[in-house]
Amino acid sequence: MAKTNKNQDTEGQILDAAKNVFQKKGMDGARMQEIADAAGINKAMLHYYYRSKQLLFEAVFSNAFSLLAPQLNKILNDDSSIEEKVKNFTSNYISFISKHPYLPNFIIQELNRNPKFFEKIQKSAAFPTLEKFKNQVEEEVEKGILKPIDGEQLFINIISLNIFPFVATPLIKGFLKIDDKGFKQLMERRKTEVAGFIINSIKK
Amino acid sequence: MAKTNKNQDTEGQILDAAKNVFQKKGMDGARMQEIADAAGINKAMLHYYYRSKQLLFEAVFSNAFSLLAPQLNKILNDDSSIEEKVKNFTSNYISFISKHPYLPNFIIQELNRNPKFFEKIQKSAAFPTLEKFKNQVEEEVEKGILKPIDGEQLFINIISLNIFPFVATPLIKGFLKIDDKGFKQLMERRKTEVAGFIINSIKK
DNA sequence: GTCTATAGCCAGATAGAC
DNA sequence: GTCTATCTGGCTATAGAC
Repeated sequence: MAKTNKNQDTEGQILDAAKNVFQKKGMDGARMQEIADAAGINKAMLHYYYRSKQLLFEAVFSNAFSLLAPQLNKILNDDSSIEEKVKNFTSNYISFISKHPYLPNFIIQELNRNPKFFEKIQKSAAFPTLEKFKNQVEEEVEKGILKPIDGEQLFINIISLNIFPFVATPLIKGFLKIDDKGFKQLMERRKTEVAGFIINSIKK
Repeated sequence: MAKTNKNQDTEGQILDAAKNVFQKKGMDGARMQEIADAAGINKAMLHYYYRSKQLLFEAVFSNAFSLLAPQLNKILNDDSSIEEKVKNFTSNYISFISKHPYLPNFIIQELNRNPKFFEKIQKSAAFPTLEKFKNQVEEEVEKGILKPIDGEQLFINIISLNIFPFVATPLIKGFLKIDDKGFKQLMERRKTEVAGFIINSIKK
């Protein structure tokens, strides 16, 4: 039944199955039985390996977040110019998310449900910070490379333009009257479209 | 207990309480007992007025969507220029959502959970369409007012920049290390910031 | 219309055989 | 480690008194 049967050990199979179910249904909507079915094993095994639904969920969540964090580090802590970063990030991020379409919504939704999760994660070493990016924007504005803009606002704009369509996919599909295929084509075009849109706005 | 005790009739009090609970917890996370408590009445009354949790939820959802739709119509079907629309929409939408902060996430989340909801709503008369906006963008591009851009992509950009921060509030707060107050100030600045960012990018 | 009490079900968790 | 069977609690929904 599992989508990704990689002959893993049981623990890995459970985590894989749990990822799929939790990311589609959320903590409240997910059922341990469904995860067990997806993993092709018994409900009791879930508890044997992860003790409780809560702990299994947290394992999935941390895992998901640690996939997303390096993506954000590319825009925040890379050494290239802002323009380069915007171009690379936009293209890379959209490619990445197309492979994990439920990921951003899952993270956002569960952070809304329980903001305390963030505090836990924030303490981990891999957690991206905004400092370098803010300084770099300020520098490039002073040098006259960029029009005046606040680094925080620019950061919000970049992630909004890149992430939102994947969070609100059904909404976009509905308004634009497109299906799965049309949506994929649209996102493919956005890989360059979004970068151009941002650069157009901020470059002198 | 209810947040908004307007001396309404029972049915209205229930709907108000249900709105608060459903928008914070979602369909799966919400409890009928919590709604009853918030309305200051008995659990049995919920079923007396709305038959089931599902029907009560649908009432709340339709209500929420019919609040949001007119906001979108302002950007889609108003008669002013694209530039005017972008300025007005950005300011108006951010003001509106600041008063209903759970609304966008609620809509998006529940559409992800059950995309069939969209079909129902789509048939209602008030449902906004993209046609006029697309034509107008095309016109203004031809006239040389705007740089070449696809109307659909521009629409996605506009709603992404405006809606995303309210959907991903905990994420933004975490990255920027700000509290409620800081977030409000940030959004206040975005009322003009976002419009400027968009206009900068598309205007010739 | 409004309440209390309870039916009936379902999900998470555990006991215990193998 | 893996299974079946079962406990336990919580939740939606309803019955029925007032």
